[in-house]
Amino acid sequence: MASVSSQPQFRYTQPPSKVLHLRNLPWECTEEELIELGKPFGKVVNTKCNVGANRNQAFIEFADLNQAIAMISYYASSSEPAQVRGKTVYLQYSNRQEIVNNKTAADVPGNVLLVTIEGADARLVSIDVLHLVFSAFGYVHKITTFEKTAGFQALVQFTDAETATSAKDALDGRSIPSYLLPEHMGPCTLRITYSGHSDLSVKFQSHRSRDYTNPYLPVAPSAVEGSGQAMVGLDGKRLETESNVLLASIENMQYAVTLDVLHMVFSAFGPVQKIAMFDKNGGLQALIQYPDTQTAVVAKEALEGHCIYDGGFCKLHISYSRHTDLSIKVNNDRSRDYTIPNTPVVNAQPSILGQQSVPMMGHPAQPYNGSQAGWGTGPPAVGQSMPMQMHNNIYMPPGTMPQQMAPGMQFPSHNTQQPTTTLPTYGSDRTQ
DNA sequence: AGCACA
Repeated sequence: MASVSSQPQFRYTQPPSKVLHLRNLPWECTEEELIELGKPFGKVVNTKCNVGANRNQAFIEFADLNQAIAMISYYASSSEPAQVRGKTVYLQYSNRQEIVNNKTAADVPGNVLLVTIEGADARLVSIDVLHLVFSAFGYVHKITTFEKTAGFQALVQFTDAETATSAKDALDGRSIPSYLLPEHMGPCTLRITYSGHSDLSVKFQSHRSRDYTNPYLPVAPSAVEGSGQAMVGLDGKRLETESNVLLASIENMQYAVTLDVLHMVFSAFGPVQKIAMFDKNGGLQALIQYPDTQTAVVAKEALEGHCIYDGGFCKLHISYSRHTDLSIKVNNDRSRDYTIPNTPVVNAQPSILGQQSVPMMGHPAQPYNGSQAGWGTGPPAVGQSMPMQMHNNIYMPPGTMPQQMAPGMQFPSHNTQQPTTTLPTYGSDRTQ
């Protein structure tokens, strides 16, 4: 623990680097200003501004080390210091060799904005008001709204990233003008980032979503609440639109349903590309993405209304999502992109399950004995596609494990005797 | 005026 001064925080002479560290910059210095400053000396390939506690430091990365040296040398002997907006800035070689921009989707400009509406009455903001507000900056193609733990949010789709950026720059941090809101409402502040989406999928005009490019889109029945719920018209005909992405909500969730459980359950019908779990209305929901709609249809028909665990626990309700391609930003215990191999898993497995009387924690407490089948018996035939933690992550309701199966759990190579199950057998076509 | 942080 005694690495006090082996790497001093700074020295008077830094070894050269094509990255320069700038300090004493004016407040909210822009990337453009940094590029202007460095351009006379070479090609600026990357910048990072608003660095440090005071956000008055920055980095400039040149294409070539000699260009960085040229800039340092010039100002070392210049009578005029380097300046931004008339303010002297101090330059030195950075102690790093390249700029790492940890940009997330929220930072990458795109044509769709993710808008969080803050305020006690945020959810009372109508989609029409949002449309009005954002239309000031250009043609708004589509808007979807939804509620998450982050609060009331909307996705607003413009034609291009430039238009979206102008709206974002003008509106981020601002409040919706009070004259657009009902009198009794408090202030509603907009927090805006870019979304990873480029084209929103709006299947119906409703109080939650609009497609302004298609006025003839059917209007959803007023009963529609939430996204992707199955809908039935007056004639009893299904109005839901099929999708390769399923929305599963779990009712009566007496026992934990993990990402791995869902992956196993839904993999019985075909390769699962992505899963995203989230809390909604006090319950757990998950989006499950297949490569094609047909697979999703089969999975939905098979699983709808069935329980993951016997006794009516963890009953699945499945509908088609409006999504066609989930945007998984990070692999963790609630979301995963199975199409990207070897992606590091963040915060892989929480161990809070141990708080409930879980018989299967750690290692399977009950080895497979030929007359029982269950989650705890280790990865079955599907093993190589399953996360490694599978066998010590899944658990069964106490006392019910030996009798239960989840859908997709009936692997021919694994069981000779099938216990009764709440679900039919689906795995005949799986060959993994 | 002094090295980025999810």
